[in-house]
Amino acid sequence: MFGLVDCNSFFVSCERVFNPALHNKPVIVLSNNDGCVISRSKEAISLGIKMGQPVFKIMDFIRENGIQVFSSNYILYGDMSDRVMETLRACAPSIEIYSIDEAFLNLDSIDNSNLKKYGEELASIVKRNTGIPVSIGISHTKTLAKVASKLGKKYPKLNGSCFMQEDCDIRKVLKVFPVGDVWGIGREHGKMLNQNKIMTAYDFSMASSEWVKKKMSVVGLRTWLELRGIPSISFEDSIHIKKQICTSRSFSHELNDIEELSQAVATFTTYSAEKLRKQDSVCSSIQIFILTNQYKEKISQYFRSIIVTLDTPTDSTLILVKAALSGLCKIYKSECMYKKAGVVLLDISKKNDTPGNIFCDHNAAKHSMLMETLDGLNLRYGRDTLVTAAQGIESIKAFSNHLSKRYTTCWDDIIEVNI
DNA sequence: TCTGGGGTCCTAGGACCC
DNA sequence: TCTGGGGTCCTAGGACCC
Repeated sequence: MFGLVDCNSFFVSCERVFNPALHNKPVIVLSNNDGCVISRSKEAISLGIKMGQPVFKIMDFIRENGIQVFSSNYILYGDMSDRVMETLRACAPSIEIYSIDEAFLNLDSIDNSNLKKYGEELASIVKRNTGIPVSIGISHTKTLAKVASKLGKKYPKLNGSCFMQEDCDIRKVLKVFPVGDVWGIGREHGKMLNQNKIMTAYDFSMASSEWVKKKMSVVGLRTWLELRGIPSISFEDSIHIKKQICTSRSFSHELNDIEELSQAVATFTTYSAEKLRKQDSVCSSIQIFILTNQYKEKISQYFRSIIVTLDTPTDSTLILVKAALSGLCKIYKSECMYKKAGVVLLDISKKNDTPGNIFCDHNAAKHSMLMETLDGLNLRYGRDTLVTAAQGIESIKAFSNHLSKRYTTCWDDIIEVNI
């Protein structure tokens, strides 16, 4: 049996833990630059606010309805996520962290007759330990557990836990579950299925496997099998190494100056390299991309990316920044106004498995020591305490006008709160 | 004025190899 | 004049997730 634990309105719930006045009020959390809505409380959902809605379009509505607005505070959310995951790890046989607010549980070692109660207790322990409300779904496959967790969220009388075991019960649920809401079926496939008169998860599970494979590849077929109760998506409890690491941002205003753009790209590269070292890996190529504002139809549009291949796999910020800037120079066009840029580290491998290049010695040992010192200082004194010159002193600031305190991680913020 | 960011996997088609 | 067949690797693009 698999369980899926899903934090309810996670970012909003994090804000509420430290600001109880927000309970029972409509609350939303915004994306970077205060652009879109990315988390909504139940109350905000019932007012009709949609996920991903641009905020500037609903400014008046927000004011008229007294909706509380927060910029995203990822340091706080990341720390709260760690607390939730720690609690789950202590209570469940094994867990797979699936996203910042979700984890799968492998419940094979727990007696089926106790699972309903187990789910309810787990939900209440997480709430008690962390303040975060969760919904738990339990069933034969990951996909069915996802379905169950949505039911758990929808019906308060289930106490946050929905256990789906019997075939007849599962069938009953799937017959009213919209196919587009199934995990693994997105907008495009949802539309295609509806056009083929497949409206519910049950309809989908009754289609032929050949048809599903032809229309939706093996990925769709796996979802089909899972809905029929056959586990087809593996459970991965070991820490997985990322195969790509990307850092990208939209700018609060458009940039044209190559100097400013270079500083942004250097900063994104620095952040990516930090993530790379954190998982003990090296990479051997880096992609850089820049683009104009696609929402402005009048200006000429430009999107380009370039991949720079390195002589030797590395985790050194200095080498990566140099490579990134050389790539940027090749794709930069002076007549464009840039709204967004980013870098992606590619060809990632474990540091110890990687052979060196005898023809190109970057003084790897020196770089390693320098990076260790750099990471140590930035961990101790805060991000960007020590930066490369290429990042510049004044980094490009994002709009974040409704930011809450870093309640759980930042001493300065706590002092400020107390005063 | 203002429209997020970070990932994964699969497939098709081209380049290239022997 | 006749011009194969089987395989791998890479990339771009599309679909999906949160």
